[in-house]
Amino acid sequence: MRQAIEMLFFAYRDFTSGPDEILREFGFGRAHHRAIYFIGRHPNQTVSNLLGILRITKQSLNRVLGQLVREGFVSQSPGKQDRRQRLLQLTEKGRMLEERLTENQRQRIAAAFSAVDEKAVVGFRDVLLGVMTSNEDRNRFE
Amino acid sequence: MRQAIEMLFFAYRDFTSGPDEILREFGFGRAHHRAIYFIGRHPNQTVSNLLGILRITKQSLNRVLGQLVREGFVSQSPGKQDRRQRLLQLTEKGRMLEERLTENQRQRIAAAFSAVDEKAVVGFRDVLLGVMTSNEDRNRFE
DNA sequence: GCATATATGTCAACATGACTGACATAAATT
DNA sequence: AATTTATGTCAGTCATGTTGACATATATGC
Repeated sequence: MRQAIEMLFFAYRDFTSGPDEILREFGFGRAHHRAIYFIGRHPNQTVSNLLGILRITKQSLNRVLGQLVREGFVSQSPGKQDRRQRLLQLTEKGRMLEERLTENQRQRIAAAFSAVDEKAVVGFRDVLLGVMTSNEDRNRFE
Repeated sequence: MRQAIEMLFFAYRDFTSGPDEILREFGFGRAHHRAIYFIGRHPNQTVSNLLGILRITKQSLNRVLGQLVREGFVSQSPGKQDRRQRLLQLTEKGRMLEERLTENQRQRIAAAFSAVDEKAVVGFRDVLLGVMTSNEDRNRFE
């Protein structure tokens, strides 16, 4: 059991180290990564929705989101039904950065998956689902 | 592949949330947790060794370590062969906190493991090992 | 149409935990 | 005796989280 606890620590640390290096080129941090990632993953989502995914305060998000918008990685457009909303999209520049970051992690995961069998991959997935607290989060994977 | 990336994010966030709450009672943060955990895991290790596990600077470690020593959670004793070393141990108070923190994570992992079969647990473990960058870290699990 | 609620943004202050760089001390090693 | 090593410390900076208060535009309910 302790092994599992430690493995999560070591694996997560390495899992984020590659993107961290790339982000430093742009003066960005891990918070920018998460925003870029989930905007790319769910284009045209609302700010509220992104806040719900990240579970941080709007003040925290706004700092990084503001930077990303000002520097041209993210664009905003008013919602069609509700014009208070500012739907979020990646710009071409943003998509390029997102692709670099995700590709780094994708390759790390791909390497790990290719060293094990199909059962192991499913097991990995199932255990991580069990570690999550909320069904809301688990339901994202269906 | 993207699912795996996201699952690591959600699972790790929830995995650390329980301890974070406990730590707040003491005015401590995640850095204190890691120090306490690895001191409990490897009693009488040197400061250098702990720095190697955590991969942070000695200045960063010293802030939390200093607090933990001053507040009586960690004690230090000079190395027997090399008296420059200050070997680290948890005090009784430190062990109690460590136990609370680890128990929280242990239960979370136990619940996740109990919902899957043995193959899944092994798969989880093998994939996480593959995600780690260094053999040095992988070798901790043997 | 007016009152209220909602989506979003902003200002300010603060805490945590990383970093770099420079310097200090004691003990071990050459 | 000189140098290296283990550890600690001071000082400054940065990223990212927090709380609390307030602002603006739009939607919604009566």
